[in-house]
Amino acid sequence: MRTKDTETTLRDTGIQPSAQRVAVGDYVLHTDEHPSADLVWKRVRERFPWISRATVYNTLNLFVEKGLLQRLHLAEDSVIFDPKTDTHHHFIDEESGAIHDVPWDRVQVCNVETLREFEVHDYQVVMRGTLKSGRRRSH
Amino acid sequence: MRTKDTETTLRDTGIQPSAQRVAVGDYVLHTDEHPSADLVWKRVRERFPWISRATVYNTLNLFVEKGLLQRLHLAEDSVIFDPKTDTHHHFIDEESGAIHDVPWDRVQVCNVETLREFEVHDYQVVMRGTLKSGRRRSH
DNA sequence: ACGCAACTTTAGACATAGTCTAAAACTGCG
DNA sequence: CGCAGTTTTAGACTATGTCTAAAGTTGCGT
Repeated sequence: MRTKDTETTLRDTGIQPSAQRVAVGDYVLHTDEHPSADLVWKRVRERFPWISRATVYNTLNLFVEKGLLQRLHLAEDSVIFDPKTDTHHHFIDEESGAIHDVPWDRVQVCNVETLREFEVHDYQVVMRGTLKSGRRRSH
Repeated sequence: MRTKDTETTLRDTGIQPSAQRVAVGDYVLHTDEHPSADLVWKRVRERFPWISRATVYNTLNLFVEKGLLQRLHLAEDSVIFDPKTDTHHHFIDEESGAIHDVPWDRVQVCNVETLREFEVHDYQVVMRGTLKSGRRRSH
């Protein structure tokens, strides 16, 4: 049961579960659609119509603070959220604006540790481009 | 003369120069402080106090469209602009939010070309962390 | 130099994303 | 039950950015 998982995750992270927080977590901790805050609000309202905007924002901020989510600043229009499971890179489709995950070991970054003046805590490669059309099958 | 340069740059890029556009260009095409749109407005008003907010936004958008600037979505609070000279990476100081340029050849990214499903037009490494304090000189 | 068309600038209205506030509603627990 | 602390809520507020319609410039043919 996804709801059970979420409730446990919240408790393990030191977040007191509430119906609203579990509803937000059920969606945002298991999605790969890289939602903005308002998309999270919309999705959660589908199953929990009376939840308020402020609660969704508060909850997302709490999840980020507790390390359950990453806040990403990649998109043209707004900040988006990404469940912080394993680290990965991002590819942004310049035509649609859609964001795709790129598995961590598909590209390698070298010499980050040689930067003398910076202590790097984390990093990612951000790529932009288009989806290859040559890979469509049939005709 | 910087003003002359900017005017020539605009003309060469197919942008009709105007006093306002040159004033914006004089600042934003030669800065490394990674300004937000409103910081550009503030800076330009120091020398050109009657320029309007809409003009600054219009001009920045025009410069991005024509390839003179990059729009970056790295910062916590807003979109920032970066003169598109040579490509480089970015390091974000988690304490101050300041953005530092990292020269292109200080780190290397491998296997970008092996991504079958994406046609990558450009990419950069985005790093987060803190400034190493051991390297401060004097105080 | 004149005058028109096209372009640029402007102030302010509008839109959107996000935060804050103060009151109401819940929760855990003695 | 009842209190203290936490959470939720609506709506006001702020900041960032776009749009609009009018006014101002510019380029250019005559």
